[in-house]
Amino acid sequence: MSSESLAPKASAWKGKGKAVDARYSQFVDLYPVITYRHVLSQNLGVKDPLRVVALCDSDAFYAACEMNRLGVSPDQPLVVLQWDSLIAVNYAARKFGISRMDKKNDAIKRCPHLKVVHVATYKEGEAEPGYWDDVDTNTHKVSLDYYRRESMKIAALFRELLPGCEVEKASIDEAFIDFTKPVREKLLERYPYIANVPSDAPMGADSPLPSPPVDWEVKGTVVPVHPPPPETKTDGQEEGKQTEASPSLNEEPGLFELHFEDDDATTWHDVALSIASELMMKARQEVLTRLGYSTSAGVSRNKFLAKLAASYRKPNGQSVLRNSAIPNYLIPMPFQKIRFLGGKLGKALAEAYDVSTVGDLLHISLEEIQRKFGEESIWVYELLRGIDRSEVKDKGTTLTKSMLASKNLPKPITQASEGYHWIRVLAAELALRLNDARQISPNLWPKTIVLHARKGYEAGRSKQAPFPFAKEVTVDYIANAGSKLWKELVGNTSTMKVSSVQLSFTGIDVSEAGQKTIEGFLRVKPPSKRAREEEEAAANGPGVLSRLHQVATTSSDNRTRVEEEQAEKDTSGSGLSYTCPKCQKVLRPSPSAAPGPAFQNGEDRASFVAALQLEHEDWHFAQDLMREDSAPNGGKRIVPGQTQGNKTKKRKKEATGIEKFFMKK
DNA sequence: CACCTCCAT
DNA sequence: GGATGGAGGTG
Repeated sequence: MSSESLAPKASAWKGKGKAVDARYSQFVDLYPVITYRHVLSQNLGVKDPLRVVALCDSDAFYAACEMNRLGVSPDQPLVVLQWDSLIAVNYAARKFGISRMDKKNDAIKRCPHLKVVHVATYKEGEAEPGYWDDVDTNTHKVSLDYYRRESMKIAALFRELLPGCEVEKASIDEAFIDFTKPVREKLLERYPYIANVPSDAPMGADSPLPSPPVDWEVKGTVVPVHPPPPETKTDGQEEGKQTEASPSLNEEPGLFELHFEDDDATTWHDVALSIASELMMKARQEVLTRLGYSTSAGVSRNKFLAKLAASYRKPNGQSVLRNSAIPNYLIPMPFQKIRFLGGKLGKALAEAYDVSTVGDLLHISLEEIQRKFGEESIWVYELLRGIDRSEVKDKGTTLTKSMLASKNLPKPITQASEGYHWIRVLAAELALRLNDARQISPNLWPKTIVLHARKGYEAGRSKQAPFPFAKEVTVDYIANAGSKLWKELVGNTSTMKVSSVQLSFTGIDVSEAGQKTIEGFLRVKPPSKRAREEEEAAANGPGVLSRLHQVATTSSDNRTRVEEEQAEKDTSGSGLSYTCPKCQKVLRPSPSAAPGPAFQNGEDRASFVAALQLEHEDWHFAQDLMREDSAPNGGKRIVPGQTQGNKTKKRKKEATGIEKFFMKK
């Protein structure tokens, strides 16, 4: 098809015709021939011409969480606060012109009956995050845990409701869903005449399917193939203002003319989209009735387009983007709103060519863009043309692969002791979250622990270390590891001005049989099946939450309580114990009663005693650090009674004592 | 593996 | 902007 034959007849924009058509010609493969082989194949992956992907995201998710938690009515304007900033604004509140990044007081001015909820926080001296009246960023730490849990409920419900679909949780409030497989089944079920290659088919299985039904209906809003020009667009639509992502053209009216013959004709892919849309609609309805979350979804041929389509109508909208509607949907789109182009790359593109829309960039050849932005920018080139080969990866129920607890310090800290305080707070949160996750997946183990800190205006720096497996991950265990990293990263220079601290676990995974339990790590004994069962029992026991009074108290107070707890638990009379040469404290393993592990033999017990010793020594280490830091002439310090060394910095490299313990044995 | 950069919500 | 999370690059 030449551009001549496709040129719209309107003469008003004559002269632009060629350029416009050039852009349309960039969209290829919008109408692939679909054959019997295609419908009957199972594993075509991203090449599948019948591929259908949806993106479903929760509307104003944090706000919705709070509305459900508090049982407020859907039309009650509500915002969620983090310190003085709005992090979520429900749609009722948006009607008052309130938006994120308004300040609290501005929002209340616009809507006096606004419900203002501050996000849950950890508060010094409290066992768990909660909703307090007196939030203070100087003493509290935000907790997003409630939202994470609600998010997991939604994802779990999608998985339950959509068997055969791949479900990829993309963020706390979004999931991609690949409907290809169930849609193919339903397609064959509804249209059995495409399930068998006719004997007279000219090319056998490679013959095109017969024409699809013309009477297709779609649940949801179909993005128009030919959007009306802005002038004639009906305004005041039921759901309020059009979202920003909705196409709106200011120029080049010819854009909306017919550019492909029969581009409105239904294709088998359209039928596939409508089936997926139906399934998506039902699932969203269930999420709404069962969990109370309103969502918006987009359905299209790949992840990128599904995501864009989802923004077409919100809230509580569902939009279907057909292949035929892709060009007119993409061409006017400001490309910096596209996923991956919202950052530096998008900015670079905009500046390199002094343009802003997808259509503008369609003039750039692949060679040109690769010359300026590198070989890999082919994916940008394709993205602009509606092509996205990325797959929907069901990461299983596996929780996240990392856990980050972070705190921006309103007043940069200058004392190391403050650093240790915050590390302890962050460690307490990580302990809570990891142990929590272990209730669902008992053997979770973070491979490394990472500390990030930012000094003043410098870029953040980080230090990391392996995180030895421990069945029982305590606040101290984490805080001590974090404190060592702090020492390496920040030291105790008096000039420190640390403005942000982040403590995280990475490489979280289920520890497999071959990997290190504490026994394995210490080479005493491979983990037995029995041991794993016990571990599971312990993880499911009453322990996790009840032990959380370790959270966010001062270091020494907290430690005392932990130690006391362990001492109290010690009724086993095992005879195997460790007496700290420094403080005379006696460490013994717990009895078999939950929540501590039970031991089958002396070696297990010895391992655990060793772990206790390690923890204990680490505690002394941290204590010494703090004493050193708060001492008027920091740097002087003595480690009495320790066989291994008295140099702070080398502590990590030397035998930790626990190794010796086992070597000796 | 250690550390950093970029992107996103 | 703050609190998270994921991917990927580089030595």
